[in-house]
Amino acid sequence: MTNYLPHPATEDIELPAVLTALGDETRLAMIAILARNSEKAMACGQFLQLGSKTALSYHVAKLREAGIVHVRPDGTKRLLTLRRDDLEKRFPGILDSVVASAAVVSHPDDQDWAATTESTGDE
Amino acid sequence: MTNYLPHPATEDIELPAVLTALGDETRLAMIAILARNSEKAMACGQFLQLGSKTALSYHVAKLREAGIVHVRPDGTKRLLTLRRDDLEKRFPGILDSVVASAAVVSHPDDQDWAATTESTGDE
DNA sequence: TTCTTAGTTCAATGATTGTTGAACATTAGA
DNA sequence: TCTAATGTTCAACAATCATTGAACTAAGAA
Repeated sequence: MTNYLPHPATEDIELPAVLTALGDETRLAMIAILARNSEKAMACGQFLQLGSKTALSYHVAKLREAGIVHVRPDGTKRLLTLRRDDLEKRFPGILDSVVASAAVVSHPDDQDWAATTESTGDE
Repeated sequence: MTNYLPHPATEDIELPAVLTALGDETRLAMIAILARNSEKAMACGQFLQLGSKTALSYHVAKLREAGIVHVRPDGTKRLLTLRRDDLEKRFPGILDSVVASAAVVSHPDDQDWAATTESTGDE
């Protein structure tokens, strides 16, 4: 786990990048799950039903680079949080409306998460 | 101008397709212009500052297939309208929030359209 | 130290994207 | 009819995408 994990500053978050990042079924399912477990940090491993370790690593990077999630190392894990406030400041209403719609059109495997998943162990 | 111009039914509009379609700078600029000239049909030619004829034809097809615009033949032209109501029914709030944000982060060449462009000649 | 957990990096791969230019089709007008 | 205006289709192309498996790194536990 080499590097620095760069995140764009709020004012550098770009709309096309955000929309493109959200325009993928796997990533949309991820942010829907993150939004549901609002403000609770989740590790990448919690999303393994959505793809392989490698694929998830790729998608998490995409979401991070687009400014949609914050990623914080915690031991061997990576804890993810939605950048709700930053996105709301930069592009008001978008995240909420996307999440609301994504919840309806959710991923096949994306069901009752808070129940089926053990505690994240975050702060 | 050969074919039938298929549009998805409102209930068949898919969120990833919409977000992906909007996640392109050219297409984002197009819907920003369409939104600004609200409910006035615009021909593809009105967007030539954003790209070549061929490129626009491609982007219009993307927007149409995603369910974002309606395309109607009118003589040798194609008149575009935003599918505001359909999108609002299917994914409430998304189009408005995207358009509002896109207006701020607009395309370099996307300025005072209603002024610089002659009448569309629509119905 | 050794083993396990959790995630990253890399190269390869096939699919999709957005652009171009040339040729074509369709409609309208002279 | 001939011509202009407005888009479409096609093949080509470089670039990016999403996925895979193998190898690797780092942190924590035994």
